[in-house]
Amino acid sequence: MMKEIIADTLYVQLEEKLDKSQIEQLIEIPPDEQMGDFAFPCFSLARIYKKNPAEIAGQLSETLKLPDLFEKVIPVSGYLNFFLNKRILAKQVLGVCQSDTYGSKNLKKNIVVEFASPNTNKPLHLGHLRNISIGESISRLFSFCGNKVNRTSINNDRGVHICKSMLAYDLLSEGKTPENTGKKSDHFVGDYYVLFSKKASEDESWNEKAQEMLRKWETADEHTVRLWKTMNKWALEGFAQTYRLFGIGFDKEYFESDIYKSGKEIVNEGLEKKVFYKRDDGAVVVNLEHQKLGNKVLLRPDGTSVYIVQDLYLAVLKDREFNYDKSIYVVGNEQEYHFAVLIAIFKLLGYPVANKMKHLSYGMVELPEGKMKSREGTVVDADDLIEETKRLASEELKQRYELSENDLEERSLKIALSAIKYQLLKIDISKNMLFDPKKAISFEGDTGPYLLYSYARASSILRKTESKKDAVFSDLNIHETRLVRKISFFPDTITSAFERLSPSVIANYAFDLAQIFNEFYHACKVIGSDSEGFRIELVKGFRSVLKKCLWLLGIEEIEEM
RNA sequence: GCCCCUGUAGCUCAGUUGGAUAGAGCAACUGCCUUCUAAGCAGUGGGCCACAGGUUCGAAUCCUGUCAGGGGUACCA
Repeated sequence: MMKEIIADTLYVQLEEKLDKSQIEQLIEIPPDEQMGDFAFPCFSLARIYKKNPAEIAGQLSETLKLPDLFEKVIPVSGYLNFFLNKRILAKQVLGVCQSDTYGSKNLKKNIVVEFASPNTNKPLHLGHLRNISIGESISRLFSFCGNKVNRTSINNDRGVHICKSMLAYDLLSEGKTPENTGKKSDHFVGDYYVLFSKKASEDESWNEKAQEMLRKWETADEHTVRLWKTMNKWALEGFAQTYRLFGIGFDKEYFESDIYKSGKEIVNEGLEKKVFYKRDDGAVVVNLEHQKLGNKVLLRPDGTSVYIVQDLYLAVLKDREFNYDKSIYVVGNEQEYHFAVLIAIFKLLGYPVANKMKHLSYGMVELPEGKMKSREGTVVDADDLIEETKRLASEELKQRYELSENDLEERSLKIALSAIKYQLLKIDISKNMLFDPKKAISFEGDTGPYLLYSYARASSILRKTESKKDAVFSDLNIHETRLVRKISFFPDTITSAFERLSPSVIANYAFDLAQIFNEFYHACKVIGSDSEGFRIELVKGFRSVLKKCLWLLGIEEIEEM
């Protein structure tokens, strides 16, 4: 926005030697605020004009016609440093930043975001929470940018791993149910998955029995199907509770059991088009050597299909149902090969979905003691984590305030969720992250509760003033200036987060913003000060922008801590 | 073996896609609550940006190699 204005003025002055977007890309923000608000490095012009950068900067600073928004421009060692007129900036920024559309876009695309996608043999864990947090945040980001968003999940509800918990339950449950044991239903199912793993490690025949059960399931054996339905229901009901607790939901949930046989038409089409081939033993294979992806089997010699075939089908099905412009898959980085193959196959087939699909890959969550393994029970369970964090939040609250039972309940949950979500989103999604349950759920410093606290402080000020004083835009002090400047960066932050599909960009911005606000809060009295009118507008602006950030992170704000 | 990702303060992470003196939070130490919420603010210490070359006006950022860690390379899902 501001960069555009600078680019425009420079463009004229530079006799069109560089085009506007080039200029805009070169413009940066100086490392120190005393050096100016924006800077244009003249080094790349040195070659064009055959002069040294300092000289160019010097000349430009003299001839440049500055728009009102800028106070002055100073050449410093090859840079052209621009200083904003803070009074005009404040007036402009505070005039727009409280609007619902501040920072938003109007892209009008139709987007499908697939996330969560659990297996129905065990409860959700920390890895799912990272997935869900990312999926929800990205969905909101798309939505904020003016797109229609459809949230989907594919429940992996069949296969030998599902039969494992079924088998253990079938043989060892002694009539227990979630109801008569009082256990949350997905945890109940998960217990039998762990039990199976224990049994199988002692006795190899359990694995064979699981395979046998899968065969029975596939031939629709009555007992097996009834067992499967019962346990899946338990698992899915449990997930639904966790989703609700976490504040998310889906427009459409798919089930592997509905689609796992589909997709053969696509395979046949590939055979007809000769992009797939039939191996001697009858298996259908696609050669992707040209993309360094090797040979991928699609149909086994017995004619049954491999997992990827149903994903081919699902991509096409979703396209038919949603007519999407873009389909985002929030799936861990261990499946990068899978999605590379998926997209490569669509390219070979000449399907347009090839260009509309995007695997949004994210890194794994590791614990101090290493990788999580659900079979070994070394996972951080999602419900347990939320409960435990909530308990800690509740203790903190009780230490500080007198609250009713209801308020305590509501606030401790919101604070806990803010802590968890922020922790999971502030780290660049492409990176593996370490999650130390003891340290990670802290409420101080760079955390979700810090953001909520800052928000509550701003709300508190606004609650306590009835002032109708007009905002007078006089000279700003350093804290006011910093806050205005940071607020003015919100639209650029959104653009950057959107381009990179990166919630962490928003999280980091929100923290900086809150930090600057807290410094302002500490240094500048609002109510009763000479510039009360202006400062109230500033607090309102801050609160409005922080609220948007929180929303984009899937975090609910609270008016009081 | 081959392919991909990562390596920045004691720990967890930023670093505006090649720019000026590399930044936060935590932890450690020191101050600040008769003042809009101290889950806060201010300050001190802490760095061979894994290592070695290269590209250029300029590199934590790009290229090559080495080392270390993780993932993938299933007729599992």
